[in-house]
Amino acid sequence: MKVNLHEVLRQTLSPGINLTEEEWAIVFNCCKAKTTKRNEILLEKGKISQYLYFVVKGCLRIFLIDEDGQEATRFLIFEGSFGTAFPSFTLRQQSSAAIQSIEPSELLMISHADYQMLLNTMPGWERMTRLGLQQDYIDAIIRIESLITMDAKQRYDILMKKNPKIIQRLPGKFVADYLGISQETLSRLKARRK
Amino acid sequence: MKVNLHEVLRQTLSPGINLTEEEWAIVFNCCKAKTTKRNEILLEKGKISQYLYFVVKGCLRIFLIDEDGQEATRFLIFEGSFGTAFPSFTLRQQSSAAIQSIEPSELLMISHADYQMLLNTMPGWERMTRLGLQQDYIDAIIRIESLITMDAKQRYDILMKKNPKIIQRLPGKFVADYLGISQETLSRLKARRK
DNA sequence: CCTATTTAATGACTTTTGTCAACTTTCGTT
DNA sequence: AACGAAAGTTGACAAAAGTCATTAAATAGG
Repeated sequence: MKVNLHEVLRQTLSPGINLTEEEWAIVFNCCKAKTTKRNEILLEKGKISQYLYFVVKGCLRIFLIDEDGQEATRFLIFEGSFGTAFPSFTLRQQSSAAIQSIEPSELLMISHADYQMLLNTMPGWERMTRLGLQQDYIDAIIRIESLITMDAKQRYDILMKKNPKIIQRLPGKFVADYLGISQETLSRLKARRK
Repeated sequence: MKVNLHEVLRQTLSPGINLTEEEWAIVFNCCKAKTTKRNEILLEKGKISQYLYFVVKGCLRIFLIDEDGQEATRFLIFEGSFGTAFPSFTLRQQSSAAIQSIEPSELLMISHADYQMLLNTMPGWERMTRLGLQQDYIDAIIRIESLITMDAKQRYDILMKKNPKIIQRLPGKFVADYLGISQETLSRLKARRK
């Protein structure tokens, strides 16, 4: 059972990483399994993010809440991806974002201490981390570009093309605040496009 | 003379990196110096970015141009920072962005081949790269958040607080399209705030 | 299978931002 | 220092998106 979770992780990582069996065993040993309910909060705003999560099944949402309760989705993490409140996890600072599992999910979690240990003892892990960061950074750049150059409709169309599962699978309010628009605007966008 | 450029680089990198003198020599050997004029184009849209630049003096701008000539600034790179058209440089793809030096600048440039060579032969370089990416990614996350949660005025105020040199030093049109707003809106923002 | 809760859609109106155009100021360059 | 180009400002108007309120539809979870 737990082995299955590990295999999912291994299959996800293996393209970019070359570890010995012993090393894989150490990595697996750093992973705690966790099952969450719909809308369960994994990290509250203001706390320091202690875990890097790997989503085996389900979906995580990293989001911000302002004083008047307005939410904005920083990231959505689906099956086969890692995610956490990255600035908090990395810099050991209070998190401006919260984490919730918006679907019942199966997760693996790696503590910050173990993450650092792996970085310091396993060159293959550092390489994998670098490659992962590289891709995450590129994705962030693309998102920035879409925000500074496109209007809401264009951003919606791109998302539909590049990542339709976000739109198909999640309630519109998450899609809306991921795109940086209001729920009503999203609803009107959908109506407009035919 | 060239030694000075190298020392700037070394002082920038040394906090996060631990290299032997021999290794520093190899790194320096990978750096070509380049002097640019105001508004000189270093990379045209559609080409593959072959160099990672380190700004010793001056300022680079990584920017997008759409069909009707509208520009949007993806990044501004000042003294002491690295920059390039990152997705293109990393993935070896045609760049959607161009690079220009908006001030006369002194640069060091590292070719993609050398960059890869350093990654593959020098663990300290890979570590530095990871740490740099970590910070760049965090900065990107913060920028995404400002774009999805704030209006133009708030973004301007934050920029003024966090990075006033961008506003003080650069023509407003660059500031405007870095913030994702029009030049006129920026001008009105400035007038409004007193 | 039901129902409380969540989510989506829509109208009316406001606010923000963009666009176009004219004009002024600043600044590079010689 | 002076000229020409680039940048900045401002007004009038248009377009995009947000807000508030209400109603309808969908869905989670017993």
